[in-house]
Amino acid sequence: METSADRIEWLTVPSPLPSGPLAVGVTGLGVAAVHFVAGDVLPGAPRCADPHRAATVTEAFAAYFAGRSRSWSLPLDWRLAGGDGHRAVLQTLYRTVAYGETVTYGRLAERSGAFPDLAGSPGLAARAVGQMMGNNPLPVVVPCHRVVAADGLGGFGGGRIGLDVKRWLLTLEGWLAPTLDWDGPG
DNA sequence: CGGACAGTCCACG
DNA sequence: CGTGGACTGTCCG
Repeated sequence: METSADRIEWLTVPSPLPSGPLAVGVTGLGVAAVHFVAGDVLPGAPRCADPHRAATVTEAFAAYFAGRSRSWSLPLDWRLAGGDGHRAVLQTLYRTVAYGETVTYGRLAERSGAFPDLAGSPGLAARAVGQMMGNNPLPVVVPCHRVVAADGLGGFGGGRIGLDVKRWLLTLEGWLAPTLDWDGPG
């Protein structure tokens, strides 16, 4: 019996991130959601009962976190990605910003074409892009951590721990130099 | 409907 | 150079 397309089932995925294990939500179409704090998912939420699907997802994340994989082969379910503009920005990010590269909020806004009326003022659309990144239902897979401010790292959801996660991911990908407490792959 | 935001640029000192 | 202000779209109460 296949999982119905609309139903989300959750599994917990081990991660070396400072935030701990991830919760990943899957539907019949693919991966639909990622939560940094596994405990944020409702205790009563349905668990993924398909061992093959769970193993596929778990292995994809394990390979990425170990530095063995630099791209994702998982099918994605974009339906939680808000409206058209929101989805356009996220898909542009997913498609055009490769492992170990970064883009600024303003440049991503421009490249996505989601703000045609603001072509002349890159600073304005950048804030909207930041808002969209904060509402990214698929963090890590859709690499919102590769979006940085024009003059520095920029922010991240989840407060202090969130910024630590962003730094961890950018260190994994070689964009930041490892710090003394770095515990990821060499 | 009102407020809060994961930014950017420009005009000042 | 450091600071301060105006401004976006989107979500949530």
